[in-house]
Amino acid sequence: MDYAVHVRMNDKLFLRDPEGSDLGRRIVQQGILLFDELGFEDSTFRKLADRLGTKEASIYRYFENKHRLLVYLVAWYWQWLEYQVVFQTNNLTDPKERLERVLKLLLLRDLRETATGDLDILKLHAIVISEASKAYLTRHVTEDNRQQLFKPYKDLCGRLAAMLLDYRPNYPYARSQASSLIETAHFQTFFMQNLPSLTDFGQSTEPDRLLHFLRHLLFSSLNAPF
Amino acid sequence: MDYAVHVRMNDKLFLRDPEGSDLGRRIVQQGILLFDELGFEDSTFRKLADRLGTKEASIYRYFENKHRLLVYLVAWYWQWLEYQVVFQTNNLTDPKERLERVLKLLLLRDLRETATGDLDILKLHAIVISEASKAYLTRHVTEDNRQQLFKPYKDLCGRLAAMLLDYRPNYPYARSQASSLIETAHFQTFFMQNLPSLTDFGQSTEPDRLLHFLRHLLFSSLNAPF
DNA sequence: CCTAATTCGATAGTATTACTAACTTTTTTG
DNA sequence: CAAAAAAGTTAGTAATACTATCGAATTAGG
Repeated sequence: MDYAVHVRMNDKLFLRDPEGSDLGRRIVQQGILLFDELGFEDSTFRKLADRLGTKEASIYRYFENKHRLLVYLVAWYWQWLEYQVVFQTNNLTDPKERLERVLKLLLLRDLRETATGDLDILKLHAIVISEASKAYLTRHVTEDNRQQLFKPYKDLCGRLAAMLLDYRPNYPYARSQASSLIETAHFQTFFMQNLPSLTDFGQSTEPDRLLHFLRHLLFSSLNAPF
Repeated sequence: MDYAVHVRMNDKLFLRDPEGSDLGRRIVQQGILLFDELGFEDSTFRKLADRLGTKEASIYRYFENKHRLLVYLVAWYWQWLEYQVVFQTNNLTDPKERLERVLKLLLLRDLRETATGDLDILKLHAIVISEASKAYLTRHVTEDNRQQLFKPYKDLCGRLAAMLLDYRPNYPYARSQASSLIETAHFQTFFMQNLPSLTDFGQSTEPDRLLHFLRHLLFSSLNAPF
């Protein structure tokens, strides 16, 4: 059985649906490779076009600008991740066990074979770690938010918050805890790889110290009196 | 008594010391206003030069580029904040009380009159919240780090980590807790203001819910068994 | 006090980037 | 198969990021 989970995207995220043509799909797929190689700031539509054997203007038919392409990729990732969360916790009844699985998913630990079409999910995860916050840290957040560009992220946080409340009813910081947990998972990974003195996890030591930290952070707050 | 705390900066942070000339000081001071008004991406040295009645090239004499100016401003902020932390916790003997004061400082709550020269510290704080992570989320982090550009941030985290260990000896996540706390304080503030559904703090409600959250997050982890 | 050296800032450029208008080719469909 | 619609290309422009070089001002030494 070889099916790819089709992620249906909000049509405000693009000018022309990249899923609808060969060039469009290659823009997304090669866009991931380019952002991963050069980083967001050094990537340009010119370089992406060269890679695709086409012209900048063709890419502008699909995405208003480079920032919108980033927003699209990040939104795709959140939708994919939410699907994984739903799918992989579906059969679990114990709220604690479900949260444990979510923590591992946030760090992309022991991934099952998941069909993602031709998108490289590991590289996309790397992009999310170092670039995702640039999607909302702009002067036009409010306008972008009005256009629902961040809905996938908010949906994921909402679902996670619901799981926290399931484990601990009346916990008063479910939403903030959910968004903090996701952000903390990402920038601690970044720090670990790039500014290790900001963490307690040298690259050399046991690989899952970060997972232990997140678990401790989450459950000590959930279990504490408030 | 009217003294400004002179923040002595690492000389890798600039090409020519902006503290050493009138134009230099105005670049920093107006740079803060510009970044605050337009945000980092829409700011340019051209616009800053216009504001100063000078030319782009003059600014390039002080800072290699716009990113370096951001790094400078952010570094200045961390050094200022570390000084505040030291100064305001100096007379406190109770480790818990000291941490409480640090939490308030992170959110810039009930600031005493602090001389900061002609720099607008509230606007600089706003810049730190929405732009500081762009200082290190680049392809050249490693090279920048080698040049000690992030030393002020690392020093602050280090000092905070030491305070955590003072409260709870052998706590195994002091550094990660410190960096997470700072980052969480900032992006929860950003979310609260721009994407409130990612938090539990609507703008309307009691203003210090965020402080309560950070306190809960911090102390429940510090007090939990590990 | 005067000249030489050094510092400081301005002028005038260039290459790249981000974006657009208008056109041509391809595909779809009635 | 012709008309319409969609897809992609050509050829630009304005703004941005940056640099080489020149001139003015300040400082330092004699």
